[in-house]
Amino acid sequence: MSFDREQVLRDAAALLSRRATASMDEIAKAAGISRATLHRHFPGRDALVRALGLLGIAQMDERLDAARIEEGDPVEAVRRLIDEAMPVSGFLAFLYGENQLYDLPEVNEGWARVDERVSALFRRGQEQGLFRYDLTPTWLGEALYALIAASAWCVQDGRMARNDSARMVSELMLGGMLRSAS
Amino acid sequence: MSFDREQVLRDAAALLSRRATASMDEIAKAAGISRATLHRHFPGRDALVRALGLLGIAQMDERLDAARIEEGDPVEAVRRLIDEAMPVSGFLAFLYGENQLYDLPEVNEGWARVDERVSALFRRGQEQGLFRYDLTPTWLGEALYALIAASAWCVQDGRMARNDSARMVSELMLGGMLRSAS
DNA sequence: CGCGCATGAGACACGGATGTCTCACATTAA
DNA sequence: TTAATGTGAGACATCCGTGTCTCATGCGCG
Repeated sequence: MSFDREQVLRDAAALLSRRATASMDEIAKAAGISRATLHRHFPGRDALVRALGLLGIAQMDERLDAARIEEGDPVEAVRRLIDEAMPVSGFLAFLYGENQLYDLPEVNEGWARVDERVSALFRRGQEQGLFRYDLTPTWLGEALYALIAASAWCVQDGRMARNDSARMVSELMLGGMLRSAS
Repeated sequence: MSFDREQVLRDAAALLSRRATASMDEIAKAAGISRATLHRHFPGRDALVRALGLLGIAQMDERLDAARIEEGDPVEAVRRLIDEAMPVSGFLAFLYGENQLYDLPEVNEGWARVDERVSALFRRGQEQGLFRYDLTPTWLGEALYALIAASAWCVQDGRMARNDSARMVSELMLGGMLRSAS
Protein backbone atom coordinates (compact mmCIF):
# COMPACT_ATOMS: atom_id res chain seq x y z
CA MET A 1 0.00 0.00 0.00
CA SER A 2 1.60 3.22 -1.14
CA PHE A 3 1.22 6.54 0.56
CA ASP A 4 -0.86 9.29 -1.06
CA ARG A 5 -0.46 12.30 1.19
CA GLU A 6 -3.38 14.26 -0.16
CA GLN A 7 -5.70 11.27 -0.14
CA VAL A 8 -4.77 10.53 3.47
CA LEU A 9 -5.51 14.12 4.43
CA ARG A 10 -8.80 13.96 2.55
CA ASP A 11 -9.87 10.86 4.45
CA ALA A 12 -8.71 12.37 7.72
CA ALA A 13 -10.68 15.55 7.11
CA ALA A 14 -13.80 13.60 6.23
CA LEU A 15 -13.53 11.60 9.44
CA LEU A 16 -12.49 14.41 11.76
CA SER A 17 -15.17 16.77 10.49
CA ARG A 18 -17.70 14.27 11.76
CA ARG A 19 -15.94 12.79 14.77
CA ALA A 20 -13.45 15.22 16.22
CA THR A 21 -12.54 12.73 18.95
CA ALA A 22 -11.39 10.07 16.53
CA SER A 23 -8.10 8.51 17.61
CA MET A 24 -4.99 8.42 15.48
CA ASP A 25 -5.60 4.71 15.03
CA GLU A 26 -9.11 5.33 13.69
CA ILE A 27 -7.79 8.00 11.35
CA ALA A 28 -5.13 5.63 10.07
CA LYS A 29 -7.68 2.88 9.48
CA ALA A 30 -9.98 5.32 7.69
CA ALA A 31 -7.11 6.26 5.42
CA GLY A 32 -6.22 2.63 4.84
CA ILE A 33 -2.74 2.87 6.33
CA SER A 34 -1.12 1.82 9.59
CA ARG A 35 -0.79 4.07 12.59
CA ALA A 36 2.99 3.86 12.27
CA THR A 37 2.95 5.18 8.72
CA LEU A 38 0.51 7.91 9.61
CA HIS A 39 2.83 8.93 12.40
CA ARG A 40 5.88 8.89 10.15
CA HIS A 41 4.39 11.46 7.82
CA PHE A 42 2.58 13.49 10.43
CA PRO A 43 4.55 13.32 13.67
CA GLY A 44 1.71 13.74 16.11
CA ARG A 45 -1.89 14.72 16.07
CA ASP A 46 -1.07 18.41 16.12
CA ALA A 47 1.05 18.03 12.99
CA LEU A 48 -1.79 16.23 11.25
CA VAL A 49 -4.32 18.88 12.17
CA ARG A 50 -1.88 21.57 11.15
CA ALA A 51 -1.33 19.91 7.77
CA LEU A 52 -5.09 19.58 7.37
CA GLY A 53 -5.58 23.23 8.16
CA LEU A 54 -2.85 24.46 5.84
CA LEU A 55 -3.96 22.25 2.96
CA GLY A 56 -7.56 23.27 3.48
CA ILE A 57 -6.62 26.94 3.35
CA ALA A 58 -4.46 26.39 0.29
CA GLN A 59 -7.27 24.51 -1.44
CA MET A 60 -9.76 27.27 -0.71
CA ASP A 61 -7.35 29.93 -1.93
CA GLU A 62 -6.95 28.00 -5.15
CA ARG A 63 -10.66 27.56 -5.59
CA LEU A 64 -11.39 31.20 -4.93
CA ASP A 65 -8.85 32.09 -7.59
CA ALA A 66 -10.27 29.55 -10.01
CA ALA A 67 -13.78 30.88 -9.43
CA ARG A 68 -12.59 34.44 -10.10
CA ILE A 69 -15.01 35.66 -7.47
CA GLU A 70 -13.77 39.22 -7.78
CA GLU A 71 -14.90 39.39 -11.39
CA GLY A 72 -18.17 39.64 -13.26
CA ASP A 73 -21.72 39.25 -12.09
CA PRO A 74 -21.81 38.56 -8.33
CA VAL A 75 -24.62 36.04 -8.77
CA GLU A 76 -22.59 34.04 -11.25
CA ALA A 77 -19.54 34.48 -9.05
CA VAL A 78 -21.42 32.84 -6.19
CA ARG A 79 -22.38 29.96 -8.44
CA ARG A 80 -18.79 29.55 -9.59
CA LEU A 81 -17.57 29.74 -6.01
CA ILE A 82 -19.89 26.95 -4.94
CA ASP A 83 -19.07 24.83 -7.98
CA GLU A 84 -15.37 25.19 -7.35
CA ALA A 85 -15.56 24.71 -3.60
CA MET A 86 -17.65 21.57 -3.73
CA PRO A 87 -14.78 19.21 -4.63
CA VAL A 88 -12.94 20.36 -1.51
CA SER A 89 -16.04 20.48 0.66
CA GLY A 90 -14.53 17.90 2.97
CA PHE A 91 -11.69 20.23 3.87
CA LEU A 92 -14.07 23.15 4.14
CA ALA A 93 -16.27 21.20 6.53
CA PHE A 94 -13.22 20.42 8.63
CA LEU A 95 -12.05 24.02 8.68
CA TYR A 96 -15.53 25.28 9.41
CA GLY A 97 -16.21 22.92 12.27
CA GLU A 98 -12.84 22.65 13.91
CA ASN A 99 -11.34 26.07 13.55
CA GLN A 100 -11.72 26.62 17.26
CA LEU A 101 -10.08 23.33 18.19
CA TYR A 102 -6.44 24.10 17.69
CA ASP A 103 -5.64 27.74 17.20
CA LEU A 104 -2.71 27.98 14.85
CA PRO A 105 -1.79 31.53 13.82
CA GLU A 106 -1.11 30.52 10.23
CA VAL A 107 -4.43 28.78 9.83
CA ASN A 108 -6.33 31.60 11.44
CA GLU A 109 -4.68 34.18 9.21
CA GLY A 110 -5.33 32.08 6.14
CA TRP A 111 -8.92 31.52 7.09
CA ALA A 112 -9.39 35.23 7.77
CA ARG A 113 -8.08 35.91 4.28
CA VAL A 114 -10.47 33.40 2.71
CA ASP A 115 -13.34 34.73 4.77
CA GLU A 116 -12.58 38.29 3.75
CA ARG A 117 -12.60 37.40 0.06
CA VAL A 118 -15.95 35.66 0.44
CA SER A 119 -17.41 38.53 2.44
CA ALA A 120 -16.15 40.99 -0.16
CA LEU A 121 -18.09 39.11 -2.81
CA PHE A 122 -21.28 39.41 -0.82
CA ARG A 123 -20.64 43.09 -0.14
CA ARG A 124 -20.08 43.64 -3.84
CA GLY A 125 -23.36 41.98 -4.61
CA GLN A 126 -25.12 44.18 -2.11
CA GLU A 127 -23.53 47.36 -3.46
CA GLN A 128 -24.71 46.42 -6.94
CA GLY A 129 -28.21 46.04 -5.57
CA LEU A 130 -28.34 42.34 -6.37
CA PHE A 131 -28.13 40.86 -2.87
CA ARG A 132 -30.37 41.69 0.05
CA TYR A 133 -29.13 44.30 2.47
CA ASP A 134 -30.84 42.79 5.51
CA LEU A 135 -28.56 39.75 5.46
CA THR A 136 -25.04 40.72 6.47
CA PRO A 137 -22.03 39.55 4.45
CA THR A 138 -20.72 37.86 7.58
CA TRP A 139 -23.89 35.84 7.93
CA LEU A 140 -24.04 35.00 4.25
CA GLY A 141 -20.48 33.72 4.44
CA GLU A 142 -21.19 31.65 7.51
CA ALA A 143 -24.34 30.27 5.93
CA LEU A 144 -22.42 29.35 2.78
CA TYR A 145 -19.83 27.38 4.74
CA ALA A 146 -22.54 25.70 6.81
CA LEU A 147 -24.50 24.65 3.74
CA ILE A 148 -21.47 23.36 1.90
CA ALA A 149 -20.44 21.37 4.96
CA ALA A 150 -23.97 20.06 5.36
CA SER A 151 -24.10 18.96 1.75
CA ALA A 152 -20.72 17.25 2.12
CA TRP A 153 -22.06 15.25 5.06
CA CYS A 154 -25.22 14.40 3.16
CA VAL A 155 -23.15 13.07 0.29
CA GLN A 156 -20.88 11.24 2.71
CA ASP A 157 -23.88 9.58 4.37
CA GLY A 158 -25.46 8.72 1.06
CA ARG A 159 -28.43 11.01 1.56
CA MET A 160 -27.61 13.12 -1.48
CA ALA A 161 -26.09 12.49 -4.87
CA ARG A 162 -22.68 14.10 -5.30
CA ASN A 163 -23.73 15.58 -8.62
CA ASP A 164 -26.65 17.38 -7.01
CA SER A 165 -24.81 18.95 -4.11
CA ALA A 166 -23.56 22.10 -5.81
CA ARG A 167 -26.99 22.86 -7.23
CA MET A 168 -28.70 22.20 -3.89
CA VAL A 169 -26.44 24.68 -2.17
CA SER A 170 -26.54 27.28 -4.94
CA GLU A 171 -30.29 27.24 -5.35
CA LEU A 172 -30.99 27.46 -1.64
CA MET A 173 -28.45 30.19 -1.08
CA LEU A 174 -29.52 32.29 -4.03
CA GLY A 175 -33.20 31.66 -4.39
CA GLY A 176 -34.38 30.20 -1.13
CA MET A 177 -36.89 27.43 -0.84
CA LEU A 178 -40.02 29.23 -1.93
CA ARG A 179 -41.34 28.06 -5.24
CA SER A 180 -42.90 31.30 -6.30
CA ALA A 181 -39.70 33.16 -5.45
CA SER A 182 -42.22 35.90 -4.87
CA MET B 1 -23.39 27.78 44.01
CA SER B 2 -26.56 25.81 43.46
CA PHE B 3 -27.06 23.26 40.76
CA ASP B 4 -29.32 24.03 37.80
CA ARG B 5 -29.39 20.84 35.76
CA GLU B 6 -30.79 22.39 32.62
CA GLN B 7 -28.43 25.34 32.73
CA VAL B 8 -25.46 23.03 33.16
CA LEU B 9 -26.57 21.01 30.16
CA ARG B 10 -27.08 24.19 28.19
CA ASP B 11 -23.53 25.34 28.92
CA ALA B 12 -22.17 21.89 28.18
CA ALA B 13 -23.95 21.77 24.84
CA ALA B 14 -22.67 25.20 23.88
CA LEU B 15 -19.11 24.16 24.67
CA LEU B 16 -19.22 20.66 23.22
CA SER B 17 -20.86 21.78 19.99
CA ARG B 18 -17.75 23.84 19.36
CA ARG B 19 -15.02 21.78 21.02
CA ALA B 20 -15.96 18.13 21.11
CA THR B 21 -12.64 17.30 22.78
CA ALA B 22 -13.32 19.48 25.81
CA SER B 23 -12.44 17.68 29.05
CA MET B 24 -14.88 17.11 31.87
CA ASP B 25 -12.95 19.73 33.82
CA GLU B 26 -13.43 22.30 31.09
CA ILE B 27 -17.11 21.49 30.87
CA ALA B 28 -17.45 21.90 34.62
CA LYS B 29 -15.68 25.26 34.52
CA ALA B 30 -17.83 26.42 31.63
CA ALA B 31 -20.92 25.53 33.66
CA GLY B 32 -19.53 27.27 36.74
CA ILE B 33 -19.45 24.16 38.89
CA SER B 34 -16.76 21.80 40.12
CA ARG B 35 -15.76 18.64 38.37
CA ALA B 36 -16.91 16.68 41.42
CA THR B 37 -20.43 18.10 41.25
CA LEU B 38 -20.60 17.56 37.52
CA HIS B 39 -19.61 13.97 38.06
CA ARG B 40 -22.17 13.51 40.87
CA HIS B 41 -25.05 14.42 38.57
CA PHE B 42 -23.68 12.87 35.40
CA PRO B 43 -21.59 9.83 36.31
CA GLY B 44 -19.19 9.85 33.41
CA ARG B 45 -18.84 11.54 30.08
CA ASP B 46 -21.16 9.06 28.40
CA ALA B 47 -23.90 9.85 30.88
CA LEU B 48 -23.47 13.56 30.24
CA VAL B 49 -23.62 13.14 26.49
CA ARG B 50 -26.62 10.88 26.86
CA ALA B 51 -28.42 13.44 29.01
CA LEU B 52 -27.56 16.11 26.47
CA GLY B 53 -28.94 14.01 23.67
CA LEU B 54 -32.16 13.13 25.46
CA LEU B 55 -32.78 16.70 26.60
CA GLY B 56 -32.03 18.00 23.13
CA ILE B 57 -34.54 15.62 21.62
CA ALA B 58 -37.13 16.49 24.25
CA GLN B 59 -36.61 20.19 23.66
CA MET B 60 -37.02 19.80 19.93
CA ASP B 61 -40.16 17.72 20.40
CA GLU B 62 -41.59 20.45 22.60
CA ARG B 63 -40.69 23.17 20.15
CA LEU B 64 -42.16 21.31 17.22
CA ASP B 65 -45.38 20.96 19.19
CA ALA B 66 -45.34 24.61 20.20
CA ALA B 67 -44.76 25.66 16.60
CA ARG B 68 -47.71 23.51 15.47
CA ILE B 69 -45.81 22.71 12.30
CA GLU B 70 -48.48 20.32 11.14
CA GLU B 71 -51.04 23.13 10.95
CA GLY B 72 -51.75 26.08 8.73
CA ASP B 73 -49.70 27.69 6.03
CA PRO B 74 -46.42 25.81 5.55
CA VAL B 75 -44.53 29.05 5.07
CA GLU B 76 -45.73 30.41 8.37
CA ALA B 77 -45.13 27.02 9.95
CA VAL B 78 -41.48 27.22 8.90
CA ARG B 79 -41.23 30.67 10.43
CA ARG B 80 -42.80 29.45 13.66
CA LEU B 81 -40.51 26.44 13.69
CA ILE B 82 -37.43 28.62 13.40
CA ASP B 83 -38.70 31.09 15.99
CA GLU B 84 -39.40 28.31 18.43
CA ALA B 85 -36.22 26.38 17.77
CA MET B 86 -33.92 29.35 18.14
CA PRO B 87 -33.95 29.41 21.97
CA VAL B 88 -32.74 25.81 21.97
CA SER B 89 -30.34 26.29 19.09
CA GLY B 90 -27.45 25.32 21.33
CA PHE B 91 -28.89 21.86 21.83
CA LEU B 92 -29.75 21.59 18.18
CA ALA B 93 -26.21 22.51 17.22
CA PHE B 94 -24.92 19.81 19.54
CA LEU B 95 -27.30 17.18 18.20
CA TYR B 96 -26.56 18.17 14.65
CA GLY B 97 -22.82 18.10 14.97
CA GLU B 98 -22.25 15.22 17.36
CA ASN B 99 -24.98 12.75 16.50
CA GLN B 100 -22.40 10.43 15.06
CA LEU B 101 -20.18 10.55 18.12
CA TYR B 102 -22.00 8.27 20.49
CA ASP B 103 -24.70 6.22 18.89
CA LEU B 104 -27.39 5.72 21.46
CA PRO B 105 -30.51 3.96 20.19
CA GLU B 106 -32.85 6.26 22.10
CA VAL B 107 -31.25 9.40 20.75
CA ASN B 108 -31.21 8.06 17.21
CA GLU B 109 -34.86 7.12 17.40
CA GLY B 110 -35.80 10.47 18.85
CA TRP B 111 -33.82 12.33 16.25
CA ALA B 112 -35.39 10.26 13.48
CA ARG B 113 -38.81 11.26 14.83
CA VAL B 114 -37.89 14.95 14.90
CA ASP B 115 -36.37 14.72 11.46
CA GLU B 116 -39.47 13.05 10.08
CA ARG B 117 -41.73 15.78 11.42
CA VAL B 118 -39.55 18.45 9.87
CA SER B 119 -39.34 16.61 6.56
CA ALA B 120 -43.11 16.17 6.58
CA LEU B 121 -43.50 19.92 6.86
CA PHE B 122 -41.33 20.46 3.81
CA ARG B 123 -43.19 17.75 1.89
CA ARG B 124 -46.47 19.40 2.79
CA GLY B 125 -45.19 22.71 1.50
CA GLN B 126 -44.17 21.06 -1.74
CA GLU B 127 -47.48 19.31 -2.18
CA GLN B 128 -49.28 22.60 -1.76
CA GLY B 129 -47.09 24.06 -4.49
CA LEU B 130 -45.45 26.54 -2.12
CA PHE B 131 -41.98 25.03 -1.84
CA ARG B 132 -39.67 24.17 -4.68
CA TYR B 133 -39.71 20.60 -5.88
CA ASP B 134 -36.09 20.54 -6.91
CA LEU B 135 -34.88 20.78 -3.29
CA THR B 136 -35.60 17.56 -1.44
CA PRO B 137 -37.24 17.61 2.00
CA THR B 138 -34.19 15.80 3.35
CA TRP B 139 -31.89 18.51 2.10
CA LEU B 140 -34.15 21.30 3.32
CA GLY B 141 -34.18 19.74 6.76
CA GLU B 142 -30.42 19.34 6.82
CA ALA B 143 -29.99 22.91 5.62
CA LEU B 144 -32.33 24.15 8.33
CA TYR B 145 -30.34 22.45 11.07
CA ALA B 146 -27.07 23.67 9.60
CA LEU B 147 -28.25 27.27 9.42
CA ILE B 148 -29.69 27.25 12.92
CA ALA B 149 -26.46 25.81 14.26
CA ALA B 150 -24.44 28.34 12.29
CA SER B 151 -26.50 31.21 13.66
CA ALA B 152 -26.09 29.86 17.19
CA TRP B 153 -22.31 29.88 16.77
CA CYS B 154 -22.41 33.38 15.30
CA VAL B 155 -24.37 34.61 18.30
CA GLN B 156 -22.04 32.73 20.62
CA ASP B 157 -19.01 34.38 19.02
CA GLY B 158 -20.60 37.79 19.06
CA ARG B 159 -20.80 38.04 15.29
CA MET B 160 -24.57 38.30 15.26
CA ALA B 161 -27.19 39.81 17.58
CA ARG B 162 -29.33 37.20 19.25
CA ASN B 163 -32.48 39.08 18.26
CA ASP B 164 -31.56 38.91 14.59
CA SER B 165 -30.74 35.21 14.41
CA ALA B 166 -34.25 33.88 13.79
CA ARG B 167 -34.87 36.38 11.02
CA MET B 168 -31.49 35.71 9.41
CA VAL B 169 -32.26 32.01 9.22
CA SER B 170 -35.88 32.43 8.16
CA GLU B 171 -35.18 34.92 5.43
CA LEU B 172 -32.30 32.96 3.96
CA MET B 173 -34.18 29.66 4.09
CA LEU B 174 -37.39 31.01 2.62
CA GLY B 175 -36.31 33.77 0.29
CA GLY B 176 -32.65 33.23 -0.42
CA MET B 177 -30.12 35.99 -0.68
CA LEU B 178 -31.21 37.60 -3.93
CA ARG B 179 -32.68 41.01 -3.48
CA SER B 180 -34.95 40.98 -6.47
CA ALA B 181 -36.24 37.56 -5.46
CA SER B 182 -36.87 37.43 -9.17
C1' DC C 1 19.95 -12.35 -7.14
C1' DG C 2 20.85 -9.15 -3.27
C1' DC C 3 20.09 -4.54 -1.69
C1' DG C 4 17.55 -0.52 -0.18
C1' DC C 5 13.42 1.45 1.23
C1' DA C 6 8.82 2.03 2.93
C1' DT C 7 5.23 -0.06 5.23
C1' DG C 8 2.62 -3.05 8.78
C1' DA C 9 2.39 -5.06 13.13
C1' DG C 10 3.30 -4.97 17.64
C1' DA C 11 5.54 -3.84 22.21
C1' DC C 12 6.57 -0.36 25.52
C1' DA C 13 6.56 3.72 28.57
C1' DC C 14 4.56 8.18 29.20
C1' DG C 15 0.95 11.65 29.98
C1' DG C 16 -3.46 13.37 30.45
C1' DA C 17 -8.25 12.57 31.23
C1' DT C 18 -11.16 9.99 33.91
C1' DG C 19 -13.53 7.83 37.85
C1' DT C 20 -13.58 7.48 42.87
C1' DC C 21 -12.58 8.85 47.12
C1' DT C 22 -12.12 11.98 51.41
C1' DC C 23 -12.52 16.16 53.82
C1' DA C 24 -13.69 21.04 54.68
C1' DC C 25 -16.98 24.56 54.07
C1' DA C 26 -21.46 26.90 53.07
C1' DT C 27 -26.30 26.84 53.36
C1' DT C 28 -30.65 25.62 55.26
C1' DA C 29 -34.00 23.80 58.42
C1' DA C 30 -35.26 22.08 62.87
C1' DT D 1 -27.21 26.21 68.19
C1' DT D 2 -27.06 21.52 65.87
C1' DA D 3 -27.83 18.36 62.15
C1' DA D 4 -28.40 17.46 57.36
C1' DT D 5 -27.49 18.31 52.78
C1' DG D 6 -24.90 19.65 48.84
C1' DT D 7 -20.87 21.64 47.01
C1' DG D 8 -15.67 22.73 46.16
C1' DA D 9 -11.11 21.31 46.39
C1' DG D 10 -7.87 18.05 46.11
C1' DA D 11 -5.56 13.33 46.27
C1' DC D 12 -5.22 8.97 44.15
C1' DA D 13 -5.28 4.91 41.01
C1' DT D 14 -6.69 3.59 36.53
C1' DC D 15 -7.48 3.67 31.67
C1' DC D 16 -6.75 5.06 27.06
C1' DG D 17 -4.48 7.55 23.53
C1' DT D 18 -0.14 8.89 22.27
C1' DG D 19 4.70 8.88 20.92
C1' DT D 20 8.66 5.95 20.10
C1' DC D 21 10.78 2.00 19.29
C1' DT D 22 12.02 -2.69 17.01
C1' DC D 23 11.40 -6.24 13.75
C1' DA D 24 9.50 -8.64 9.83
C1' DT D 25 7.41 -8.39 5.35
C1' DG D 26 6.76 -6.74 0.69
C1' DC D 27 8.30 -4.47 -3.36
C1' DG D 28 11.09 -2.08 -6.70
C1' DC D 29 15.64 -1.42 -8.52
C1' DG D 30 20.40 -2.13 -9.63
